[in-house]
Amino acid sequence: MNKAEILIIDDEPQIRKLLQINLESNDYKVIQAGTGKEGLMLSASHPPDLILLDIGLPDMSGHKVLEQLRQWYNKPVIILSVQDDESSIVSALDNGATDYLTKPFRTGELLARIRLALRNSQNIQNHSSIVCGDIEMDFIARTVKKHDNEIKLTSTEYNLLALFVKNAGRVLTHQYILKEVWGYGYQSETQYLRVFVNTLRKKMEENPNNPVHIITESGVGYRFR
Amino acid sequence: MNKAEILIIDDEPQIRKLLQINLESNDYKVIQAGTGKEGLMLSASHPPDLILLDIGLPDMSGHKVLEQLRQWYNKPVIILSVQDDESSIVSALDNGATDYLTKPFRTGELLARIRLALRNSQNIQNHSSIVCGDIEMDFIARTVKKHDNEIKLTSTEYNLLALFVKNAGRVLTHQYILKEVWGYGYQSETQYLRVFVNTLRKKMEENPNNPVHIITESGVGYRFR
DNA sequence: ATGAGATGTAAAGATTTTGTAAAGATGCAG
DNA sequence: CTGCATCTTTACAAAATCTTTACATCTCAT
Repeated sequence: MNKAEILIIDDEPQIRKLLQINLESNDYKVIQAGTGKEGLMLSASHPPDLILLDIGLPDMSGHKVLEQLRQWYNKPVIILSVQDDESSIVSALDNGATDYLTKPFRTGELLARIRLALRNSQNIQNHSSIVCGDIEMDFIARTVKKHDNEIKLTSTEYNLLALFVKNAGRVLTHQYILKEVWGYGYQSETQYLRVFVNTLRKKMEENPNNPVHIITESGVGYRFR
Repeated sequence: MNKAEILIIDDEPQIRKLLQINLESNDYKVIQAGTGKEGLMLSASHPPDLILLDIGLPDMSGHKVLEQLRQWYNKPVIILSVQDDESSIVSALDNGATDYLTKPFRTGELLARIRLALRNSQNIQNHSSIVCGDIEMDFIARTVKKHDNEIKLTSTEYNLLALFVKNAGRVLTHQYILKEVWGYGYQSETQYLRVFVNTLRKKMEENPNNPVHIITESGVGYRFR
C-alpha cells in the first residue's frame, strides 16, 4: 500500500510546517498550498487522498473552496479553523466537510480524525479496480479476473501484473521492473523476468504464443496493454 | 423515508431530556437508555440508525460499550463526553467511533454532525447476520451455523471467522489479521494464525484438505469466500 | 541467409511457506 | 484443588513458490 497523500491548504507557514512534520512522521506524503486558488489547482492536477483546509484564507473563504472542491472531489476534506463559530461549523459540515477542528487543535486528535476519515473513504468508495480488456484487477481485494473468472496468481506474479497494469501502455525496462518487483540488487536477474512473464502469459493470455497483453519490446523491456 | 431512530445512552436524565427535545423537534425518533447494559440490550433488540453514547456511564465505560457494539453494529456511534481528554478521543475514534463531541456541546453542531453521520452511513448496510454459502454468522448472538447446525467456536476462533466474513472476497495479510484479532504486538506470531485457520477449517469445511471458504494466499495471507 | 545476442520454455532442485498433530502452559469454574 | 477448555509452543510433514539450469526459438544487423 502506498503512502496516503494529504494536501494542506493554509496560509500560515508555521502551521503548515507543524502539520507537515507531524504528518510525515506518521507516514503520509504531504503537499502544501498557501492560498485557496493554489489549493484548488493542486488538488485538480494531482488529487490527494485527503485535504486539510483552513477556513481563513487570504484570497477566498474556505467555505468557497470547499464548495468548489465538492463539485468533483469526493474524498475527505477536514476543516481547520480558528473560528470557534457554530454557524461556520454547521455550514461546513452541511456542505460536504468530513470533519471540523478548531485551532489550536491537538495533534493526536487530528491524526486520529485523519485515520478515521481515510478508513471511511477507503471502505465506502474506492473499491478501485482497473479493467483492461478482459482482465480486471482489484487492488483492494488483491484479486485478478479474466472474463469474470478468478485467476490464481502467486504473490510475485500478482506484483508483477499490478506493475504492468498500473503502467499500461508504457514500456517498462527490465531493470525497472526487477527493481520494483524484486527490489534493489535484482536488477540483473533478467531470467526471473522471463520465467514470470512466461507463466503470467500462460495464465492470462488466450494464446500465450501470440500475446496481446504483455508485449515484449526486444532489447528494452515489456509493455502492457 | 421513515424517521431516523436515535438511541441515547447517557446516565444523566437532564441531558437525555435536552437531547430528546432537540432531536424530536428535528424529526428524529428517540430511544433512551440510562446504563451501558441497557443500551447494548436495546440496540441489539431493535437496532437504531445512530447511537449517541456517553463515555462516563455508571455501570461500564463507554469505551467498553463501543467495543461491544462494534462487534456487530456498524451504523454511526457518536461519543459525547465531559472528558476533554485527548487519549480518550483518540482511543474512541480508533476503535470505531464515528465522531466525538465534548460536553457542553452546542446543539446546532451536534445536529450537523448527526446529519453528516447519517448521510455517510446511508450507503452502508448494517448486517446483524451474514450468510456466506452454507455458513451463517449471527453477530449479535455470536453464533455460527453450517447447514443450520450450530458450530461451537472458541472466542478467538469466532473473532477470526468474523473478521474473515466481514471482509469476504478480499485478501487479508497475516499482519493485518493478527493485529485485528490478537492485537498490537502479535503481528509476527504467524504460527497462531496457522493453528487457528487449521482448526476453523476442520470445523467449517466439508473437506478441510481442499478448503473452499478459507483460501490461503501463499506469502501474503488468507481470503474468505 | 546466417549467427550472435536476446527471449521463451520446460523442468529439476532449492528454499520458503504453510499445514498438522500433539505436548506443554495457562486460566477458570466448580 | 481438580478437571476442562483454550491458548501457546514445538517439531516435523507437505505444499507452494522461487531459483537455476539447459536448451529451444526468435530477432535483426550483416
